[in-house]
Amino acid sequence: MKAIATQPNLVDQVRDALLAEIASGKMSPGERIIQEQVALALGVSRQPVQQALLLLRNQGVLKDATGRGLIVAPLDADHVAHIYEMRAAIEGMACRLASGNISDQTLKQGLAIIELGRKAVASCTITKMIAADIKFHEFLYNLSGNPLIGPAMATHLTYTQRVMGEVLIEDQEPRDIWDQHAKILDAIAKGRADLAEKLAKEHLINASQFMVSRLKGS
Amino acid sequence: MKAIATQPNLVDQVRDALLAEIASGKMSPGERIIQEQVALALGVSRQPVQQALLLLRNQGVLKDATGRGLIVAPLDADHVAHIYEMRAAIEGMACRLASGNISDQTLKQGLAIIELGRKAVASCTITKMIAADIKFHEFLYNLSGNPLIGPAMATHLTYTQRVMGEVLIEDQEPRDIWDQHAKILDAIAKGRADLAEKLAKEHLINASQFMVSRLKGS
DNA sequence: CTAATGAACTCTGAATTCAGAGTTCTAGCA
DNA sequence: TGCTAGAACTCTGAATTCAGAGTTCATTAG
Repeated sequence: MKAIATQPNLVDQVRDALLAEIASGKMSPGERIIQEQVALALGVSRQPVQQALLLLRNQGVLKDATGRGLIVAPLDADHVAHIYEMRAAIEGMACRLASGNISDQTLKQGLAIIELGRKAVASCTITKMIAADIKFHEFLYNLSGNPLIGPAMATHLTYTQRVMGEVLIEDQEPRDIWDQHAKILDAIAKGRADLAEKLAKEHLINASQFMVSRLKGS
Repeated sequence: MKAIATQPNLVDQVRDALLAEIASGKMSPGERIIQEQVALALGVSRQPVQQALLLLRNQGVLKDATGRGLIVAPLDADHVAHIYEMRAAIEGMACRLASGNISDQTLKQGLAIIELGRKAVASCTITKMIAADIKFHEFLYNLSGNPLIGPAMATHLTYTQRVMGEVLIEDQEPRDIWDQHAKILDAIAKGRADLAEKLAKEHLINASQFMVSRLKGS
């Protein structure tokens, strides 16, 4: 037996709440984080808050500010470039691994995500666009069959999410990345490993250049 | 001003102490971890111990054991294969990036590490062999110029360290991996990016097959 | 009016305490 | 002898408390 909605512990809840605040831009880079305020706001004691902050600091979402605790880590163009560099390597590998062993079932899932993304673009809802994008890339991680990829990339996806929020919000005509996504999925479905890897890498290098130029421009 | 030996906080000290115990094999996979025992042994309260355990659990070094807290994560052949898969992708990229922009100074450092490794092999000191190997790969990460690689791989290197300890200890004639390392460094120094990437990937695929076969054999 | 000193306050890291969930052991019954 | 109910114990997650480091503000001397 067992089961029955074993609720996640407070630490996780606090971490998720903070991540949501930060990723959605309600807390801006450089803003100070005070344990007691967070604890008060969420109705818990400082203990789980402290642990959640420790995790977020280790993930690079928060940063030590000597003498004044923690602050929200600033968005740094170089950092973003490095993230995309890693993602290009990892996701290239993921697509290569995924090629060939994809079932009709999962292919449908992928197509559904692409559909979702296109709708989000059509409706100009930034939050949904970001969510769909993240979803597609996590989908690729799963396809690869290597369970380490997801966790390793989680941090970077969170950061990417923040950057996308910051960048897209001042963007009138969002680029349509979903054609690229569709092509990648197609290559995977057809078992063309080399092509899938190449497309994925190109896609991410593209995205990197876009994000970095916007970030430096502002 | 500032400085004057600002000692690391207890959480980090506890984490390092536990990692050392686990990596050196003093704590074997499956062994239970009890907060109070650790706290007592290290002479601190349970609070920093709990936080350190949280970090190690998130890194996959420890594992939840429902109803009985945490245990040391078992060494799993599939897991090892996945780690090397990721390392091949990441280190391949690192070597590609490193190619060309390496100073005489750093080249010397690299050669020194190789020298160190060869001495360790000659003296059959497993601990030193592992340490030198890890050192060489971290050296490659630094060379790449992407500061995210080190942290992202840290977990996996720790795990690799454990596996190497387990595998090499029952090994009479250790393979000499340092020729491979030397060739990789040479390719980097000569700016032959493609070659460096290829060699690095081959090196890791090799290592993976070796480790996995040994692990499954035992 | 400016700079320096010191007191009060704020915030964090760590210890201690508390409550609840789960496990194990024992005693009683079939 | 084997199984079950229940009590005692163990361990964890969370709250509360304590001590110390750092910052800010006010007062005083130059």
